[in-house]
Amino acid sequence: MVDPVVYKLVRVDGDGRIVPATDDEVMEVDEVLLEENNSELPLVVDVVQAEGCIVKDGLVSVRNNIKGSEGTSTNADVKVQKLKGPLEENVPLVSHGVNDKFSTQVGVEMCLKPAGFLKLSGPSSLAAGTCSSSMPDFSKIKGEVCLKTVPSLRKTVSSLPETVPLVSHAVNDKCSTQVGVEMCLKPAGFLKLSGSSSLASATCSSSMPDFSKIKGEVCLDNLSVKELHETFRATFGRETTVKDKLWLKRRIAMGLTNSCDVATSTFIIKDKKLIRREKIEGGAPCEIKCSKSEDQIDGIFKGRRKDSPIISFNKAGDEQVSGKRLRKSDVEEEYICEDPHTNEHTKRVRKPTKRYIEELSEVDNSESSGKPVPSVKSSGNCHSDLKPQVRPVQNVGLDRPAVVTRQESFGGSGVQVPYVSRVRRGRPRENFMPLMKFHPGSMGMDAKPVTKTLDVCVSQPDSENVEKDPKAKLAPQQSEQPIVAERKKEEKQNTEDKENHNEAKTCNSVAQQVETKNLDLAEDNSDHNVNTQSTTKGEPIRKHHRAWTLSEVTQLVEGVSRYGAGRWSEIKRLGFSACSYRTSVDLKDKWRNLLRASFAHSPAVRDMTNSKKQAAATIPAHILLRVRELAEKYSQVPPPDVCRKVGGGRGGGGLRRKVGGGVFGRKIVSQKVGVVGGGVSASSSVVRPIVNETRSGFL
DNA sequence: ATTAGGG
DNA sequence: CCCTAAT
Repeated sequence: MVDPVVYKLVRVDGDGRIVPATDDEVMEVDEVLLEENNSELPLVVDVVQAEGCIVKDGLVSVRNNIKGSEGTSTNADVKVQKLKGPLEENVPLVSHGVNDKFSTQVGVEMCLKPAGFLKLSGPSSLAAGTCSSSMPDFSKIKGEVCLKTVPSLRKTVSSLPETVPLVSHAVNDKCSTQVGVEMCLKPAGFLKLSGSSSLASATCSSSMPDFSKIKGEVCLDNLSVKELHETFRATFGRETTVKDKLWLKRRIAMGLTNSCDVATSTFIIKDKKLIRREKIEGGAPCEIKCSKSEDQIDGIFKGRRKDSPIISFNKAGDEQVSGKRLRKSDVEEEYICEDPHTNEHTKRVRKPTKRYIEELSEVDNSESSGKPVPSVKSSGNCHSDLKPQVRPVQNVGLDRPAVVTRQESFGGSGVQVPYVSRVRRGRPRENFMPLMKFHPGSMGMDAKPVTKTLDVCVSQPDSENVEKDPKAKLAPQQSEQPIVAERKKEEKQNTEDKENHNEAKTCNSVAQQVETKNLDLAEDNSDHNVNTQSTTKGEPIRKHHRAWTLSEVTQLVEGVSRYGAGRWSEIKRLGFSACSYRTSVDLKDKWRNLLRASFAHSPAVRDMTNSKKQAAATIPAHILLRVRELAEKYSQVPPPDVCRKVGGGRGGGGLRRKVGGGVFGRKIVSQKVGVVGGGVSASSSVVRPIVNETRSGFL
């Protein structure tokens, strides 16, 4: 096996010096890599000296004087797509990847986005000519205009920090004339160093963890930075240049314990064991067996080598001691596993949610207390299942709570997920009060649908557009029928409910609980823009739901086409300012659903779902088509579960449907707002999919 | 505060 | 639609 090469990012400064990349620059490259799925780091050098940006006949071109690493100049003329009429139809002026065209790997990353706008202010002729509409209109830019010569622009640009010439994000919002092109030249350039490059900054991590270097008893606290470096190397098999002692200590400690819970301790290493001593309590040191044995470490390293031979960014800031990053101490940062097979490179790797942790904790607690510790093999495999591997760290005796973690594999990195005390956070569940009210004594697990009374009392007027009775007068201000509600999601965890109840039993007095609940409810009453609709037939009631109208959908699609998928706040601000009930998150969610719908429209999927033309059908085909186009444009992929989710609520749409349990597209309130008393449920427990009553509107 | 994703 | 992690 060949030793992996660790690439470090450096930047070629104007004068040819090689400077270590800053954190931000690293991040940028990171992004670029992700976007382009490009394993090669192009050499991009400073392009600070843009000679000018020329707007001519709708063409924007940028001429840059690029200084190559050899000091020679290369002229790069980058031509960007022509801006065409209605923005919704044009292709975004996003042009990454100009780089590749340069054999010398010298290039400019250029990014013109229709989304943002260059702020033009002042009495410049350019500005004056472009103020009128909210849409870019290059026809008003007559002839050839060199932005460079526009005084106000110069002024604007010169006010920008540092050298970044035309990055206009910061400028946008204050702009009274939102017309223009957002232009973004990223001056940061990077060198890819490979092999035995003579450049000193390229380092090879050939060393392996070697605990033999940790002799005798070592107290991390007493070590100098240099010694800490040694220890670090012995622990991780690689160098670090971080000089922050605390960071080093924590890292080392984490490396040795494979645990993140090292914050408050003092460490002593003795015979490959880490002895942890709490500073404050000062009791006998509690010994933690070095839970991460050498071969385990080795395994991890091997795993990384195998899976991610390409790049290892030391995100944690080995180069910079930038506080922010240093504080990041999670182990996963140490071992970044990039799975080349995954298309998910655009997705964030998420840590498990608290809830997830809690739930697993529950499971683990109940079914395993002391199973043999599984190996950490998973660390090398990104696809290993997420099944938690219990791995108690023996830390007994003394009153100190044991630090118990379990090995998790997230995004391929072996992560220690600490068990958490399962105490409910946040406000109690909404259905708690009614439960307590009706059955203060025994809180049944089985929730029955609560009467409408609750919902009724909960509903309240909101400042803006709240419809009390959507059925009767649906969205007066919209004058449109809502699209089939695509909500299909289950109401929140029953488990949590149970949990709650259990807690309630063991916690405060019932009375107290009730009181609390009441308060909570009161709060709910006042601040929720709840769209409480009670159906005449006692049909499930959905709070916080407001069906999307076609015009809203159209608006959303429009917004996406204009500003791009992802600029939800932008879209919200500019397109949904009147709809206070649509948050940017809602837009995002809706878009996701539209994506599903549109993709489910594709022959393949539709065939697969063999289902009629439900749900998606409610949205006009041309809109779905548009959605698809946009999705493509923004290189969005269909959500993972296209076929499952699309099938609206109507009688047995998609593949979903686990009939037995009554799990239909959407969950019924009965499972959320519980009522007690077994009898009542007879009729109300009849689970049936909620069909959005009012969908006759179009199509 | 925004965004992405899972539920 | 809600929740929460990540940024």
